[in-house]
This record gives sequence, structure tokens and C-alpha cells, in this order.
Amino acid sequence: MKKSDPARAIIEWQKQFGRHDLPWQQTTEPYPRWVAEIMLQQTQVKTVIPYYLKFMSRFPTVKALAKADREEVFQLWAGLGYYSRAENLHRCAQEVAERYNGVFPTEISDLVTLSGIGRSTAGAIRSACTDIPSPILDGNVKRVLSRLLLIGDGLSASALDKKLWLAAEEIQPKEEGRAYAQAMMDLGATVCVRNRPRCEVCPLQKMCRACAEGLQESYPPKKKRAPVPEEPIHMLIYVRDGKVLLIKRESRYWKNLWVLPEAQVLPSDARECGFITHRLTHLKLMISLSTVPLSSPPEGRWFTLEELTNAAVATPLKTFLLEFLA
DNA sequence: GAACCGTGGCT
DNA sequence: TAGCCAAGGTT
Repeated sequence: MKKSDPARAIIEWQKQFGRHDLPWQQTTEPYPRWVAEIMLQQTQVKTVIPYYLKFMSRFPTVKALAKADREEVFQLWAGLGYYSRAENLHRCAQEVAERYNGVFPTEISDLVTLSGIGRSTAGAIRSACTDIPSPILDGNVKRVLSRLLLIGDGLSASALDKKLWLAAEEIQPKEEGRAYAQAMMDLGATVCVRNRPRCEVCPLQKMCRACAEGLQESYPPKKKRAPVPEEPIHMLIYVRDGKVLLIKRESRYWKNLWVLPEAQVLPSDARECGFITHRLTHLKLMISLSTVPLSSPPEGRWFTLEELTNAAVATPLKTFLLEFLA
């Protein structure tokens, strides 16, 4: 082993210090690895595990998922966030069932044609299932490569991505793709973390340019974001016979989930009874109680408390409603 | 190319 | 506390 080969170094490191007991690591079948990869997009391992176990238990095969009731898919996804993933997941299963006869592909060129699978997720699936090294560029790999090679200063986001993809291709080993991919994730998640990286235990310490110059915390460059405060959205609670009225949200946040109906203008028979602040988006929901039958409720579906518990309702709203109606 | 999409954890 | 970030993809 060449000492200057970072890929070999982290593969060896992974065998001793990496994670080996994650639920989806116990198989090399494409379907469960795909489900895990989609759930893991922008979502931490700890959050994903219970959702993954529940999902695989209910839909053990891609054909089962393809035939699944759309509503049930969203029920299992509710609380995970980024709900377009659930929509794409269901669509992808149907694409695999139709175009690939229910056999999940493992080639990059096939994978990237499927809904919800981009270049990085395709690489992750192929690495995991075939053991053939396939480039990945997720948050972990970006952070590791950016620091190792000191890439990022003064680059636009797209230029940075382009350079990092090239680096990801160059640095990957010729064998042990599965271990290597897992090694990059584990290193990024447990050692080469965003704040206060643990360089003293990093297998790449002596090759890392950022570490040599003490610039770890400056790489990769921070994303700039300018959150736009939004006007509060007024939502109304209609209660009748112990049931609450919800409607399907069809756009933007919480798309395809059940939410309280909105009101442009608060009716005179409504009174404010609470609000939710949606942290990332600064979305504010003003929730008011409407006295039925003075108002005519919109078309929707009436949920009992028990139905509400298992329904595809966003977590903050579900929490509020269960507390309010209890 | 940039805006958009959720939630939980961390400091 | 309030901002920042995480196993990204789509439009």
C-alpha cells in the first residue's frame, strides 16, 4: 500500500473504525439500498433508521412498493421531510416495475434515468450493490475532498462541484468500492465533521492540505443563504362530531400532505388559538378556531383523532392538533 | 444556475 | 438563542 494513497488509507481505517451495523448495510440488494439512499438525502442516519425499518417491513420488494397505495407511502414518509422524495420514490418503483421488469438496475446510466436518483445517489447504489467503485459526491465526500485537496477558495458553487466531481473520480480506488464509499461517509460523518473536526484521529491527517494549513473550518466554503421572511398563513380548525377537517396541500411546503384549510381573510366567527413557526423557511402558521356551522367548510376529509395519528400530516401540525384536540 | 424543499441536532 | 448544517434532486 502506498502511503500517499488516501483511498487505501481510509478503506483500512473503515474496517476498524467505520460503521458496520446500520440496517441497510446488511444487504447488497439494490432495492433496500436504494430506499436507504433516498431517505438519507439531506437527512441524518439517526433520523432515518426508524423510518427505514418501518418502510421495509411494509414494502419488502420494489414490486410491492410499485403497487402500493400512494396515500400509504406518504403516511410512512410523514415527518421525514422533503416530501417530493416520497413522490419520486413511489414513481421510481413503478418505473422499475415497468421498464426493468421489477429488477432494480445497478448501472449509473440506468439509475440516473429513474425519478429521484441523481448522479451521487446512483454512485452510492452502484458502489453498495456491486462493490465496483463509482464516484459519489454527497455532503460528506465534498467536505473530505475539499479539505484534503484544499479545493473551494473563491469558487462558485457550480465550479466547486465540478472540481470536486473530478477529484472524486481521480481519488477513488480500483477495488473495494463498497468499503470505500462507506469509508468516505463514515469519515465525513464521524471525523471530518463540519465543526471542530477530529483531525488527530484522521487517517488522512498527514496528506490533508487543510489540516497542514490549519484551515479545516474554512473548507468547504459556507453556503450563503438569505432566508426570506414570509407572511403568516392563516389556517382554520373546523371541528365536527369529534372530527377535524383537513385538506390535501397541493403545492410548496408539505405538498401531498394533509393540512388545515387556509383562509385568506379570517372569518368573524374565528378566534386565534395558536401558531406554528416553521423554522427553516420562516413560514408562520396562524391557527384559528372556526365555529361551525356559522362558516361553510371547504371540501376535504374529516379525521378522527385516531385517524389523525396515522395520517400523512406534517409533524409540527400533527403535534399541535393532537395537543389541541386532546 | 439558482431557488426550492423539512426536520432534528448542535453550538 | 438563532443560525447552521446533514447520505441531493428537481425545476
